[in-house]
Amino acid sequence: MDKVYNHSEYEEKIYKKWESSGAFSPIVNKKKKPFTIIMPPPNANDPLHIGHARFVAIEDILARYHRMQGEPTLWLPGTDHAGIETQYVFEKKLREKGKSRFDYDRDTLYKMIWDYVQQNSDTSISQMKRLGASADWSRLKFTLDPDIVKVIYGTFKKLYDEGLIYRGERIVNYCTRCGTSFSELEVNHVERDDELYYLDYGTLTIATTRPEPIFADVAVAVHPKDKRYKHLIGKKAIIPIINREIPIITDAVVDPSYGAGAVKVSPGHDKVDFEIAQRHKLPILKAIDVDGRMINVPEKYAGLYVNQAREAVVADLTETGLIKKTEKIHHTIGVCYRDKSVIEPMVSKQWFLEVKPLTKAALAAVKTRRVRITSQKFEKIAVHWLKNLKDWNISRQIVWGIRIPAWRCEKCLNWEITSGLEPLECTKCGHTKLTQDKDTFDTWFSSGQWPFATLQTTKKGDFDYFYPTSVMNTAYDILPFWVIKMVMLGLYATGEVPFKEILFHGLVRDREGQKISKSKGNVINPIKMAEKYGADALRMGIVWGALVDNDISLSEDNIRGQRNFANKLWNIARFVLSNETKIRNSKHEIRTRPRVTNLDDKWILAELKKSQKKITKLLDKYRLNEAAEELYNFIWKKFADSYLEKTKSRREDAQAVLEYVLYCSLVIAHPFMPFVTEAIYQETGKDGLLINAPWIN
RNA sequence: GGACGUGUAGCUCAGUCGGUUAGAGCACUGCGUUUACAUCGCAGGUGUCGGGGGUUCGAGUCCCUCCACGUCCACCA
Repeated sequence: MDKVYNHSEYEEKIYKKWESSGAFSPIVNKKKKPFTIIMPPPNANDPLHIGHARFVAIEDILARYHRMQGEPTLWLPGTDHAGIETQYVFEKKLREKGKSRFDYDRDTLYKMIWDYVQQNSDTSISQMKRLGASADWSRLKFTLDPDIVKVIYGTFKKLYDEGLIYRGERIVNYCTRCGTSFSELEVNHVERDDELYYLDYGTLTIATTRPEPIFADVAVAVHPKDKRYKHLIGKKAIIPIINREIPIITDAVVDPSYGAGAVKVSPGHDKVDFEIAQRHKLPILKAIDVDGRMINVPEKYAGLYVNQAREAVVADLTETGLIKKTEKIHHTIGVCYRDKSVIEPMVSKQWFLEVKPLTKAALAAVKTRRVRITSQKFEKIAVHWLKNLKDWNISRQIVWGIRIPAWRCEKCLNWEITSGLEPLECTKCGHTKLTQDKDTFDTWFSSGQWPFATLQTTKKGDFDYFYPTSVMNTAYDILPFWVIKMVMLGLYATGEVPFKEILFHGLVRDREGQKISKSKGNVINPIKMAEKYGADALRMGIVWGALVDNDISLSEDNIRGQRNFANKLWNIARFVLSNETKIRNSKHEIRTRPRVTNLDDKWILAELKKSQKKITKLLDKYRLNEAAEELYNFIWKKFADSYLEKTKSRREDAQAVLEYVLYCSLVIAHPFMPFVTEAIYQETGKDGLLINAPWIN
């Protein structure tokens, strides 16, 4: 054995040994309770960042621990097509070449993105392997695998047949640059300074920050109790420039104390206005098209972009004296979470999922602990979401995704929903020309079905045996996007919860507690860290010091310290095993607990037992940080600094105990530091692999 | 505006049911070590547990209040 543990010499070889031994694939045994984790699939085209390393560390510790406990353990890996995310990245690449998605037809674009993702899809997988992930790669799934898509279609059809899918003209968050609508959750709100314009509407003055869509106004609204306007209710106001009359109505959302206490209602281009229009059954007019240009407006504005139109309208209103005054205001506006451009609320035909029946069931499951959220604070957040979730717009105007299996009859405009196959004829009128909707599903609609979609399409019997899965572990920031959707759709499609427990983990921040982002330049590349200090050190560094629930500040110092710990363990082994020739020829079995009379021997064996029990208990409670600390403390302080030093004067006598304690240390350390422990185990000359060793309870 | 958190050593964080002298790692200081490891050992000690009030025999822990900070959500045009 070398003087220092050189991880780069061992890690790759050891991983190959594990993989080829089949240790990652569970052996189904109906008599035993399985342990199952479905991996949150990373984006297929992205390299791993430090956040991925956190879930790899956590889930691999759990998988290895339960595997050693003798449970048939399946950690099922996958990758995600990540619709908007990936298309956005790809379009950025196109832009670098001076191209855009409009230069290609749908099928070509899809194929190009497919190829691009294929090129990169091995990266994240090999990087997870680099970190020691003991996932069953023979069951790897991709969210666009045809059999997965079939499951998604089946669920959509069931939802449609049971009346939970509807197509409605609804106001959606539309990014004119991305050319797609976004869910509420994908819109960011940023603060901005703007002008508030007071416009003369003939009978009264209204205040608005957006003068350009006044052409699509259908009413002016005031608060029902506002005395200033009481005499005007039911009368008419006049839209400037075009001089069209619109009714003056009342609605409680209007804040009498803000602005003029009177607002224009443009339901085609404002969320609040849309809701007012719904309540008052007002028509919906459009003044802005999906490309962000003006339509249905006086000729001089037609075709202008929104901000150009605003300038022009303001100039004209100023000239005619119809702007009573302007005020500076500070407010928040919605921007696209991808490219930061201003979100244009727009009326558009979209597919919606009525969520109430699903959230109701999910809420009951959470409250009765059929699905147990291991942290109280996240349970509260999940409950809050389930109570307040609005109907879910599941269609996206992008090509990179699962195309919605909806065909419209060209004759009678009836929609035919199938479970994937193109319908031959319209079931209503018999017409044979039908065209498929261009939209694709929101990525979360398909990934929300991931736990059962994967298990229904891997090996025969997998679903029956492994579902519901044991625990779902993922970062808390996707609780509303993904986790509650999995509970909702899992319950709906299978009648069972998708997982019995949810273990949320926190985000990884840098040592100053800053969120890690490329623009801040504080990214910690997990692979670089693993290359420098070893995967074991990185894993320990990640679980060390903070609860799984909480955000962690990861520093290189921390990882270096754990590298030292790995080396410590290595050198303990070097000390214990170095006497092999002299002492270790008595056919002693290192896995057997020796009988002892010496007080030091008794002490270390008792401490070992205590630590084993404690670590087992802590792992069962997902208190990985405390388990890691206990491990560190036992091996370094008790075993090395204390016991091992004392044996130096009585080596032969203590050898059996040293070997046994070393072996047990390898076992309890293995989930955390799989490589160095396996490397040492191989040095003992014993058969087999440590990964398959039984846990010592 | 709403929800959920956080505040403990210089730094990053634990502290479970309210119970002994509040802990760990890193950093720091001193001493030591050729033979398992300098990726080492031994020793050292730093705390108004954010402030204030309350409950209690007893509070870092429970309650109230204030302050500071964070995250998510949101409909003030």
